[in-house]
Amino acid sequence: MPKATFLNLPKEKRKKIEDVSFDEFSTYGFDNASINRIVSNARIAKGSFYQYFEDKKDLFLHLFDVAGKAKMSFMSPILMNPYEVSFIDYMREVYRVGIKFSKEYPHAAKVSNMYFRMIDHPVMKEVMSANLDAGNQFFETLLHEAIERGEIKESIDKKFVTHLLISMNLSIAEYFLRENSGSIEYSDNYLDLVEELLDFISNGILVS
Amino acid sequence: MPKATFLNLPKEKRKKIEDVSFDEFSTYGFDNASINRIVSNARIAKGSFYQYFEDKKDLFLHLFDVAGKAKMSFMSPILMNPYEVSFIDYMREVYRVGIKFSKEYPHAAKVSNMYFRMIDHPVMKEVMSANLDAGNQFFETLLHEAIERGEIKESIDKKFVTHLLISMNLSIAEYFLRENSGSIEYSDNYLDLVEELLDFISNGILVS
DNA sequence: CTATACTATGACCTGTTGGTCACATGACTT
DNA sequence: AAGTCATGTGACCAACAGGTCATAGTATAG
Repeated sequence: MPKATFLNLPKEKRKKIEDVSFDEFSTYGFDNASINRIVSNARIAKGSFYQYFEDKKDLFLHLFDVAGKAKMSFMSPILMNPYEVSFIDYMREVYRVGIKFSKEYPHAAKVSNMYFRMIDHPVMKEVMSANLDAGNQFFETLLHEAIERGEIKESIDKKFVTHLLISMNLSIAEYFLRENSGSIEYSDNYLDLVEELLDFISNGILVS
Repeated sequence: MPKATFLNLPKEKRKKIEDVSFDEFSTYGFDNASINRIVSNARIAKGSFYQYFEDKKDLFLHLFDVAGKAKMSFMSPILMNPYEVSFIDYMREVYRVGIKFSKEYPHAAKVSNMYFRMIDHPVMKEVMSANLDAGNQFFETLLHEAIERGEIKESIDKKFVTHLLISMNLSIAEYFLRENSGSIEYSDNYLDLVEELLDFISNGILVS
């Protein structure tokens, strides 16, 4: 958690520090992100930084939190009532929101997607237990419900399929970010990508 | 490429350096791997190291190469004749070999899987163009052939599905490594995991 | 016994890192 | 005007990084 000093800052200044930091972490990753570069880009003194945050980890966890909340605020109402639509319709919304978020806040998205890349990293361990396991649990419950409703085969290994779905969720976001960096025209094709993925998940790729 | 000095070394010494380095890179990743730690663990002088390799990147690329070749040597003959079996049978072999390799050489496997994690890293850029694109091309061609044989829907986006398949290949290896670290008993269930994944790829998860 | 070529060594270099600290500044109280 | 308190500052620190280099050791050849 950032120190009180940071929270008392005028929100402009706060935002600048966050923006610069998102930029830094999404470009260099956690280990190579440099506090020196951050304070220099944010035009604050090094000492000030350490009056705002305990340390590098503290800043990162804060950004992670901010990104998560921003992503949540993106979620359309449908996401709040997961059991009123079919599993696939629900997943469509999840993927769409994920990609839309990546499109509008690429740096924050990258930071928020970092947890999968840093799954073994000591810094991630603590955020993991709270965060990913929550995500895991959520998807696993979704699957469970969908199976009970008879939408999904009961033969699947829920834990493994959950892993696959989450992994694909990040995979599609990365694919989109890579294929799409710079171009604005193409960027509406992301809906097609989502449909492609949903069909993959629904029916596989073999001819029926 | 390592320098001639390294290649002239007695293979025991060479192997020790490689083993220690695999360990280091798979534990700390490229950026945080420490040459100082490597030379200390391998019990050689720092100066010696730089008589063997140009620099850190040179070592990493060498390990990458060694791991790749080890993996190749794992491939059963069927992999050499991709067009004699169905797409799914072929993929079964690919996934099995991938997991078996992860099981027997976890450090090398982790290094060899690192290319996906480091896809944006400057060091990976050069190995990428040669290596991943080759992998991509290979899978894409496989898909293409399978479509022509009528095994796979022609409606799919080959490029995207290729990305998904590769991503799943790494995902399953990681899942296996994580779930399985330590336990020996469970470790033969990996064949079930592969079947699970193949069914996912073939038919999806919806009830038919 | 000397010359040559290869290999081994670790002190040393420069650069950068995350983090600290004694002190400066400025606003608000009394 | 004096005192108080939160905020701001950058020189400074130890630790460590990757990489260099002058020198020493060793083996084979003449």
